[in-house]
Amino acid sequence: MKLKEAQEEFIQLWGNFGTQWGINKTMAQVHALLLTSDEVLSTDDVMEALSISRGGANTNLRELMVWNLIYKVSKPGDRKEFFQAEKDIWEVAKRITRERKRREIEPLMMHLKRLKEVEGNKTESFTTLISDIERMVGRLDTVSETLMRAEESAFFGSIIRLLK
Amino acid sequence: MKLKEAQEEFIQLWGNFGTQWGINKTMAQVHALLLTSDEVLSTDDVMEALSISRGGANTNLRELMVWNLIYKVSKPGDRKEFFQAEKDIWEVAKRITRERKRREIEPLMMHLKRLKEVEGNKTESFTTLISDIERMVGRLDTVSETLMRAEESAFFGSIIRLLK
DNA sequence: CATAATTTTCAGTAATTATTGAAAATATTA
DNA sequence: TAATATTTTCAATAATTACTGAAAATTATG
Repeated sequence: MKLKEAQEEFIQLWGNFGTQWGINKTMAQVHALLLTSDEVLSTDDVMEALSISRGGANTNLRELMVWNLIYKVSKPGDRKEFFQAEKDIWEVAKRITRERKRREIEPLMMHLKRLKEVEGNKTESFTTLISDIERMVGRLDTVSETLMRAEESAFFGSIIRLLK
Repeated sequence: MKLKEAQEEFIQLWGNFGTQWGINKTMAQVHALLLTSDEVLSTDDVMEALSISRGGANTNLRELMVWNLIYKVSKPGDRKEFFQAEKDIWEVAKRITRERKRREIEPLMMHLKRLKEVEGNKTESFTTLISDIERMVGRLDTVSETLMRAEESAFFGSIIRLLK
């Protein structure tokens, strides 16, 4: 397989994978494009490479910056802005985890807490369910945090080994 | 808060949460309804409770059975089929994990493996990236497996404690 | 086996979500 | 500051995804 082919296939693959996990397909593709590009890319480069509109390119690039997955870079002697992806895939995973936690997990936990305030004494099974869900979500959160931190540092290698 | 209110709020909450994780909203709501119902429910009960059509109720109930999250139950002296949810939330998490692995993670891993077969010698950074992604996905997979197994059994309590 | 009850399917439609492209806003240069 | 390049916004539109409801298929009953 040629490199170009492989890159294009990866972009499609990552886009489809994103879709299945509630991430906008184009955003995932833009991310994949930048991840697999050795050079920094301008908005026009992204438009051209993915055949998308200026508006789409701009919106998705800015959203990726909110997620801290890409950065703006300027080239001396060029007015345009260029973009570069964070290439350390563990850092990428950590930032996606962090952002989803902030946007989804935390609000979910708040809601669940409220739902336990149910009147009456016939409600045990309901509150137990909600508590169990709370515990599960909380634990998944803890685990992903721990994994990310552990991967980051060789000191925690032993924990990783435990999980194999 | 009254129990009925809380249940309805939970159904909405779970539906919205599902949407953000690439799970069909109605399917998540049907699941939430059954999770929070003490009695088994018929297709008509589901239609009524969620104000959805017969087709929608049927489709989503059957999909939930494919995921092994609900079961058919029959009542003696009644032609209708009734449905009941797996209530153990860890079992639920395990089955969702298993199904997503089968449907998404495994095909993704296959694709990534193929993508590493790139010609030429200028491609090191690309193949490194793909390998890193492979490793990451594989590890997240391992961790979730381990977590589920550990939760299942008190014998593994010490591993859980390590992750706190 | 005919009838009735129930479940399933799926073409058509509705609802949701994403994209375009051009105008407005902003930034840069001379 | 005017002219120009670049970025951003967002109403209109397109694409995708989900839902309805009635007909067809299946299953149970007498």
